[in-house]
Amino acid sequence: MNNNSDPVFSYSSSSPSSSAAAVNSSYLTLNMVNNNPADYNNYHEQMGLMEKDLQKYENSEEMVGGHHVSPSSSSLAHGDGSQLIMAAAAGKTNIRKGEKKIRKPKHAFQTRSQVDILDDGYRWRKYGQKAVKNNKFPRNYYRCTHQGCNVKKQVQRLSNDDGIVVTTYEGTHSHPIEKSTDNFEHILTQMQIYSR
DNA sequence: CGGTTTTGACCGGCGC
DNA sequence: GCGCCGGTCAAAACCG
Repeated sequence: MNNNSDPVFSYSSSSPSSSAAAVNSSYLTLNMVNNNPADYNNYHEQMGLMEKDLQKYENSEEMVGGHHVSPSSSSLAHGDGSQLIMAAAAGKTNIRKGEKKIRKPKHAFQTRSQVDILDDGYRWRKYGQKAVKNNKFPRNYYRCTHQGCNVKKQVQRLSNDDGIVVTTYEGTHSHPIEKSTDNFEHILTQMQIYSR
């Protein structure tokens, strides 16, 4: 089977100018609705965190599992999208980025779904899978296949409640969605079905 | 055949 | 300095 994509993200604080962006927003809203809006209120925005802090934060899955609250934790750290970084060179060359403290914005939210094959219209390529501590389910790492698009995402589900899928997005898509809204609606239906 | 998944190795950061 | 840990690479397998 193919797990190509997942729920969409789009945390664009800027107003959507393209229709694609609009779709994104809608989708996000969808997710919110699908989850508990109340939960979404817990959405945190942390500014000025260091990378490691981000990791810690992101790592606090137990927090999510423990308190059934704080579903989506977001670490917004003065994003500048300066993650040009690697990608450029396919080789394992040691590229000095110069910046040591790069903070990348991460946006996490959880979705109640039995399938992690939710399609958000973007093309993803899986590049890794790691076992998560205190969790029987592995964490999957995906990257947007669009050239020049460095958006990454992780998907993992809670060992407690395997009905919950936590997705963490990192980066911004600088290109429109490839697939038609047709598909989008299809997914919409899917999510609605599963959320019942 | 080309793109994607799989999967173990590898790497850098951090704590001890 | 060493080992753990989260994240990534990359080669081979896999699939439509």
